[in-house]
Amino acid sequence: MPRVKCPKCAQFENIHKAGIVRNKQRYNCKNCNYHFIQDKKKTKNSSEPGRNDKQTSMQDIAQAAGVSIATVSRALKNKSDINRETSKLIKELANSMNYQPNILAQSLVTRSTHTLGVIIPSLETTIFSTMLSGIQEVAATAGYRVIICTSNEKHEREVANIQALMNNMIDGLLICHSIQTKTFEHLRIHLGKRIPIIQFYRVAVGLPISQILANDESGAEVVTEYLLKKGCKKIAVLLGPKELSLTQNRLQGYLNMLRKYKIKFDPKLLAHVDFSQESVIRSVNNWLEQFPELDAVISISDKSAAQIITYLKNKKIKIPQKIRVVGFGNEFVGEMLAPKLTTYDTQTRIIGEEASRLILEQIISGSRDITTKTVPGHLIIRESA
Amino acid sequence: MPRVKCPKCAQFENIHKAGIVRNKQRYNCKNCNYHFIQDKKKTKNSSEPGRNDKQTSMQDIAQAAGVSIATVSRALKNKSDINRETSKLIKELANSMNYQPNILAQSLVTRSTHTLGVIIPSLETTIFSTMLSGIQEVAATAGYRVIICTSNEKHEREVANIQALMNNMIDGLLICHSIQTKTFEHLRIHLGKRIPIIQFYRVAVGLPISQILANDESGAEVVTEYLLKKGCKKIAVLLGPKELSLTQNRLQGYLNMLRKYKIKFDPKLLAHVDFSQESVIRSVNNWLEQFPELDAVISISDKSAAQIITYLKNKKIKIPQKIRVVGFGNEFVGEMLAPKLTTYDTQTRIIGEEASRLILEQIISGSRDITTKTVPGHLIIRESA
DNA sequence: ATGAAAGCGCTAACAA
DNA sequence: TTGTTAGCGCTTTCAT
Repeated sequence: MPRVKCPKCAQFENIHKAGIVRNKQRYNCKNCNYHFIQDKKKTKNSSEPGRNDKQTSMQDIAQAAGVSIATVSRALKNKSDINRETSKLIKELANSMNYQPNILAQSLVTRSTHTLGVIIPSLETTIFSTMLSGIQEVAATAGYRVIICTSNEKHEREVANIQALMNNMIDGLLICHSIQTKTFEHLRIHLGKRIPIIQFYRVAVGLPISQILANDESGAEVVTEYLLKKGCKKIAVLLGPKELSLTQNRLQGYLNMLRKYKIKFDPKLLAHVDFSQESVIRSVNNWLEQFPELDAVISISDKSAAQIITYLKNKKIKIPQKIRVVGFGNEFVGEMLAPKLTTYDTQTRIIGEEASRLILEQIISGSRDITTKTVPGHLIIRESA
Repeated sequence: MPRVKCPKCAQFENIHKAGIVRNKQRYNCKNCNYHFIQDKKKTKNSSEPGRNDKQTSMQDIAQAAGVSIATVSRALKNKSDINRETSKLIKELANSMNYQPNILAQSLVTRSTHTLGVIIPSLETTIFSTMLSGIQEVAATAGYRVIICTSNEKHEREVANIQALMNNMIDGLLICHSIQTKTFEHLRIHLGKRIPIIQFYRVAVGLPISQILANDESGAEVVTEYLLKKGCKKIAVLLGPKELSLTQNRLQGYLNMLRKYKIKFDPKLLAHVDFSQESVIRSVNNWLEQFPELDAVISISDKSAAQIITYLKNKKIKIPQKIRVVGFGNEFVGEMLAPKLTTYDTQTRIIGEEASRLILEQIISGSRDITTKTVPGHLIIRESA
């Protein structure tokens, strides 16, 4: 029982609720048939003075200003239909009371959180943090926050992250798939929804989702042709896992050029690695054993290229005289190596920026057109090739 | 006017609202004094079939199961006071209807978002992305999301980010200050609040905020002593901006060892840089001109150390024979250099992990004890010193 | 074991 | 120009 006492007959029993008026509960005492009201407002700011737990709300400002909450909302939102005086007073009050809007409440009503979600395999790989930086920069400029979740290259974490983010936390999702991810049901179920999704860098083919990509195929073509023109005959290629579209595309570019220059393709010159130093070194070693005449290596990343260069130098193999090495990504490390790394700059940062721009556009315009954009890169010639 | 028609007298005028019953608006027609009800429920799922805009809510499940929303909530939350059958039915229903809870609504009620906010100067600096990775990893394990905002080393962006995050979006804030940040009013105003704040790596001194720090002073001592024992006499130190506690601490460690080994301190051997390659090279050049007998450089980071090594090699200065170089941070690049970089491993990842752990503990336990934790590092001896 | 209802803090449609 | 009210989707008392 709510333990309400009738002010007339002073009874606790048979008191029934009878609607609410102005945030006050009306009661009806069945004993004496008396209707009365009792203020329901909790005693606010009742916590100890030590911790000012309670944020000031519009309610508080309204009370202080002697206006309604709606008026406060209007003032703070700079709506037109409000008295300039009132508005000024309210804003000053809000300021002095150190008012901060509750974004959750705002978002719940407006159905927009001004937050982008990004799912990325790792934060510790240079290209990913560079893309992220591009995403973040564009988003921040547009007044959007970014929630970042890492999948750590695990499929189940990617799935869990998507689930978690798609529950109204974000206005748009940017995703770069984990290596493990080979099925895309977890993405497909979100496709019809209000929240736009864009894939970048590593994408799933065949899904109706917009994509922002590096120019992998033509990048591989440029690199391969460059090496071919330098007279290389045996060009090995270090690739990522077979399933990645990126891997396929680079391979395609490589093959295109072999065909163009009428070089016979030898599948033994391909290696698929998992980005670990160990797998990189193992691949290089295999090549060295099988192909004494090996004269070039195209690496999947600058980091791997750095490992390759270090390894070859240990073996006293001259770079670029005996073997030319080319990387992908134009990471910082390339310039620090000796010899300095020749690399294909995939414009990683731009990829992030473009992805961010595209999703913001979709969020703001409401359009869900499916587009695929390829960010052009270029070869940076240094010393290693 | 709401344009409500009285079903009895078919009039539109003089219809007054008269309370709400079961989500239906009751009206009273003053013309014929007839009370009637009109369903207020919007026609749900009324959007075109192309886009299933509407997420299924508890309301929908309740309707489908023929129970109240409260019961659905109880079932999905695995509360005890619920029939096992009912619970099972509801859960199956929720599953088949592909229900996703609205986190905003949940958070609004429970006042907890299961999200950490992190403010960091940049994503493209190795140590920061490593710390972030540590934070993210611990947070994810505990079921927390991470919102990352970069200040880009700008004070005003740090301030704006803090404001934005502290508006109920997050349960805890981890902050690593921008270089520009020299006043801390923007932090202080949030100190009394419900949301705990922790500083890491770069911290403000004198504020009642918990801190997770690298062992900078003792790290600098270890490095300096190591060089001293190798016989170095002229040890230059590349430091960050003077204001950073980190800078002060490393300097202190350096001075401690000079005193211990009775070496006279020369302030010209210090340089404060802004992390740009240009400022690093300029400092090194200055030293080279002023101190022909220079025999060691302690660098602020491995990245700067890499730049120094590259520069010295260009100048045909032998490392470590003529000049020894030691870095800080144990970044990936150190192992790729020739000679390989000797560096003080500050255990950056652990710093992130510890910060994450501490704030999660404060969030969960509610305690706000102010602690300062220093993460121990160690010297990694390679070839450059 | 279940339902009714209040309310988290806000926006917006509508009424005055 | 301002106030009233409903409601966003959920949790949580209280009453049954």
